[in-house]
Amino acid sequence: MNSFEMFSASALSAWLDQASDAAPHPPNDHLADLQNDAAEALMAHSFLRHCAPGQAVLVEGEPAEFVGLVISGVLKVCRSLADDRQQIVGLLFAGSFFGRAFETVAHFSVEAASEAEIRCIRRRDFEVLLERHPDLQQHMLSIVLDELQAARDWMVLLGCQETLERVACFFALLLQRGEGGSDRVTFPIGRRDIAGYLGTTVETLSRQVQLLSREGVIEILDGKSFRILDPVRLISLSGT
Amino acid sequence: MNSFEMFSASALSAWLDQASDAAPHPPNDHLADLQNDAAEALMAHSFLRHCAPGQAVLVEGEPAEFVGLVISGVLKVCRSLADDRQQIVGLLFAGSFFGRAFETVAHFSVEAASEAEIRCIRRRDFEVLLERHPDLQQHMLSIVLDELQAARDWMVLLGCQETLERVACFFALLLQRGEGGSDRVTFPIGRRDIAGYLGTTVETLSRQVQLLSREGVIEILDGKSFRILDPVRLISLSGT
DNA sequence: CGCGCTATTGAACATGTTCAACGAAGGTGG
DNA sequence: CCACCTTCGTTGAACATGTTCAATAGCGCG
Repeated sequence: MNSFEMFSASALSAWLDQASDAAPHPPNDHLADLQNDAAEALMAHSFLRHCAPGQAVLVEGEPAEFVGLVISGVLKVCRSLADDRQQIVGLLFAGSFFGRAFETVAHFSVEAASEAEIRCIRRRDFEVLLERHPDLQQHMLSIVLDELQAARDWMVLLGCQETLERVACFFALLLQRGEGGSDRVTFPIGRRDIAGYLGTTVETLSRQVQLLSREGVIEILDGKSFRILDPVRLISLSGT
Repeated sequence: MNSFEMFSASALSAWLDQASDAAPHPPNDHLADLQNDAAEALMAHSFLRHCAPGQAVLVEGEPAEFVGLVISGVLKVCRSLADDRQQIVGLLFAGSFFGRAFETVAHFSVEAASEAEIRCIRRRDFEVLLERHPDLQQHMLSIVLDELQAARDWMVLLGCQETLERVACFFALLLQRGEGGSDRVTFPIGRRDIAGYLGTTVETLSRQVQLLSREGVIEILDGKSFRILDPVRLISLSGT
């Protein structure tokens, strides 16, 4: 219903759970759970790859050879404009799918925003698999629908929220992903990328974080880690 | 490759063309072209509906009974925040599909932004059809992927373009849809909705339109219609 | 005609950006 | 191990951009 849900189902993993229950899937399960033909074929055609921060996986405008899954770390989906403005249109956490079937030329770049491990599948192989397995296709549809919703939620944030609200949203987002305890939050990526994602600058971001701290909403532990002192107020500040 | 393409393939219509050629489909063909079982079933379960400007088709937070196709006119997909800020996350022109399979509660509102005609299908019926017809599913996947791309393109616009660029983009968008001659453009909806879409206010929008006119890029014919005097400059102003 | 709605315009104001300076952390080579 | 350098994050002050509020004009409609 709001931007906190944006990474909820961006995982091919869900399909790989053959369990037909409708329970939500944790974001961290991945290909290791495979159980059927298609999944095995997927694994067979895939390979693991390690990415250093800043390394490009797909480059906008260049041939798109791969699709894949994030195993660990964070990738960013972004577009760069003529001057060096850059907008990040999505963050990919562990379990997220990236790339697009039937797209020969990448429309957006995908880069590691931190140390990351990904499992790559040749796009062609993936397309063949997709055509052979209607249920995989159905799951892709569901994943992409969720991503569309997430993208639109983020459009709302970019289009009509002020920066304090955006920063609060980002904290709430991380808090909801809930790694590192129920009141702890750690920035998995640098300020530049966060700012890019929030549609603002590092300076403004820094000011708003300090503001949240002065207001007693968060406590700054080491510039990368925070304790959420007042979650209720945080949510309320995030607007909706 | 840029935001002008955002409405390119948002049409279920494409599927209904049984022609297997890969040629792009004009945005205005629609259900009337149906030729097979599924399409007939779709038609059988659908009904036509006329909407006055401002009339709601789906309301965010309420049960989502329908999906459908826009026959004529323009609808807006939007979310409203607590104070009466409203962000429009998508515009639906003739040929566009709206609504989402398997979504019981609407995540966004869909409202007529002008006089409009739509063809509605009960969501349940559509879901059944979807499960029975893998090729329909494939087409839905392709439609949704295009919409995701469009949404992300618009995120770039909202996140790091200034308002003059956004307005130029909007003109370029209308120009590319090319209704009413190759150098004529008509706003199909009011200033309020355009501003909502561009993430700005009616006042700023008005100023930038007047600016484009003073600069000789466009000529204002009657406040709703314009002549594009300098398309090249317009594109350049739109930034990428 | 007068009412309501939409669009335009001006001026004060708020918000966020830019530019510049600074301090802290981490890596490299002597 | 230290000096050096680069990168990252923070902070301040001037500046630019867009918003808000208020007033006005144009248009369609009863």
